[in-house]
Amino acid sequence: MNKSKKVTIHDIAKRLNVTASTVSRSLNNNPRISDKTKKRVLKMAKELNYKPNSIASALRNGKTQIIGLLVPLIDRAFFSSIVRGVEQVAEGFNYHVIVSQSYENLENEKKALKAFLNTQVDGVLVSISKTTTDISHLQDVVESGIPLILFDRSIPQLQADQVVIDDYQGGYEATTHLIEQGCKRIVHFTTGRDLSIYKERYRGYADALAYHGVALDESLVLSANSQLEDGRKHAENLLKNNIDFDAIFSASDFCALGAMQVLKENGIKIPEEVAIVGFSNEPFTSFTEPSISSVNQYPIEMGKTVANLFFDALNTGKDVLPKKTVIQPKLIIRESSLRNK
Amino acid sequence: MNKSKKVTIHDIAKRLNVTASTVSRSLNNNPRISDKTKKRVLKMAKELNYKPNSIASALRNGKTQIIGLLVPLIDRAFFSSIVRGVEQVAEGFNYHVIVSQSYENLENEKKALKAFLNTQVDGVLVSISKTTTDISHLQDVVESGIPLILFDRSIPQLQADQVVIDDYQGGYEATTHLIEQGCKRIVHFTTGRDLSIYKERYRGYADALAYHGVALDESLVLSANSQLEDGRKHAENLLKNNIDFDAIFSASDFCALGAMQVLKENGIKIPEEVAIVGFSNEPFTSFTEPSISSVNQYPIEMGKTVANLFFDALNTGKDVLPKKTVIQPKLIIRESSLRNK
DNA sequence: TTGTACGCGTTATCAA
DNA sequence: TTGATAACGCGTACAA
Repeated sequence: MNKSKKVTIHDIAKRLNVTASTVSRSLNNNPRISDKTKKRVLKMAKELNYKPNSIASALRNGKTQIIGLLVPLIDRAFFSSIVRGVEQVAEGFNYHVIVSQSYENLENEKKALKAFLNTQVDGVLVSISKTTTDISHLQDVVESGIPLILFDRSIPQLQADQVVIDDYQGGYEATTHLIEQGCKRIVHFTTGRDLSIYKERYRGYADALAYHGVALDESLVLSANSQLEDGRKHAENLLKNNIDFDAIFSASDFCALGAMQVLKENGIKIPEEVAIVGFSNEPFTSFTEPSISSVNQYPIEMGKTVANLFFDALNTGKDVLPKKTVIQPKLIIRESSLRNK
Repeated sequence: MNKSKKVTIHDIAKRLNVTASTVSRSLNNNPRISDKTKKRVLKMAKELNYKPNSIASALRNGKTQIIGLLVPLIDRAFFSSIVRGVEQVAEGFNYHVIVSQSYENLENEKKALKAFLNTQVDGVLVSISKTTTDISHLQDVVESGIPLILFDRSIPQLQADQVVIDDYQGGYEATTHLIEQGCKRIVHFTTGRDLSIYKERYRGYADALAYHGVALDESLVLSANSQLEDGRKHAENLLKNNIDFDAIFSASDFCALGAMQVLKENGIKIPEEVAIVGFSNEPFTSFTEPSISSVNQYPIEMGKTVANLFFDALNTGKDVLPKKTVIQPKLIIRESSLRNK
């Protein structure tokens, strides 16, 4: 039925004995077209079940109404919530969001960005992968002339808008909370990666210790990836080497969980003997036993902020100075760290 | 720099004193162009940093090289793994995948499909929302002439390829396993929704009971949504009403978890007093205590199958009869149901 | 207020 | 083997 042929503005024009331009203008609500004509056009458009061809119009005016959103892993609650936030805002502007994942891999990241540029998205929103070292592919996006916004994992030296949470503050709050619970020997799980978010969390940790007069023991700062397995290994090593510790502040919820598993398997009481705080507020943190305290990063808010920055950039010229937006995180206290109930 | 102007095939043509057609054909590796010319063109293309304009080519030949993938919720591990599977296959065909979520809401689903058609995707892959009752919007996709593939949650009466897992088998295996663990009074959590997947799981449950000579007690079959909260409520009611039961087979992992929480809060031992099996094999099922047995649906495989069906449909004509592919699930036995260790 | 004419970048068809 | 031309559907100066 419908397949027969696509209805175009020309079909409408013919039926009404006007030209395609008139139809085009009417549909775009051009002020220099009489209301009467507009109404006739709209009516006929509906009658013929006209659907504008967005490809043609994209070709014509160079805007696809599509935003490319690139995240490391979409099944991390943090990132899927960001997607949600971005979509909510985009919808209001009649924009579509296309999502890709880098799977924490630089090559995939490059491919995805290329695909975005190829699709001619009107803007790119990126959280870089953990393995991203050089940034030439991001530079390419900037040079292509479309807005680029980075979020969460930022790259200060890049000339682009950035949205991050105050990781320093998150680390500071988490550590302070543990100190207030009476902990003195606080282990910190971070990553070996050169990502500012982890450095900042570490800075917050160190400063909180200093402020409260607790000595920083570098042997308690452990690096690895942020998988569950890494947390398990850390905990196993701590036990094997008889390290003295009474708390863990992990920059990743997954690591925190892994460590907690091992500690429990060894009969260590959480939070009485070891208190634990994670980071990201993944949903599972409230499912575990005990539930895990964690730092909420307000990802939906972040997604909305990122999207809004894009639409700002779309309107204002590109010569504006890059903006940096910082969102305040919040420590959610659960059973794993609460000693005084 | 790069912004100056986009390089087109005409620019290349001019530099080489040939026409745009020759350039186009060379780039597309048309056999009727001399190798020498091809080489010159490719070299010049590289030199000028030419990027093909996919919009123009989409307009010209009616293919965008984009697949629209619509899932209810992307942060369910099941669905994000499907995305992964689809992407893997699509990549090999030089296709892009754009993902949208319906958030289990019919209106969003309609919007998303409209957006897909508007973007002129070459095909649509959908898992319908729980609230989807009428299917006119899906019919619209079919009539638009592009391939539509449904997965997981299928609609038998729709003329479209479908990929599902054998939910009946999953239900049957799970229930049989519980019976083998000595359970006789097995509660089943399902949903009130008119979704075939849940009906099938229930059928499997019922048949397994029958086969093993266990009476089916309809008062043990409980309907609700598949959220954690629903599982909690179910369990609370079971306890409050003093219902006699020694196992739960939940069609949802989240419900299973909710129920387990409540049972444990009431000092009931899992699996000794109540054994539990969930469905979907969400990652958190191995994080809980005890870990939760669940049915693996092999979502990555499903994603790949769905994508391959799309590419099949793209080649063969549309008049082929709709295919239905069934994937076999597998029960993963964990602590929550294993009594004989 | 509306029409004319052209171009966005690519590719298919026909001709040479 | 290559060139010329038209067309995909839309939008916009310019003209009327």
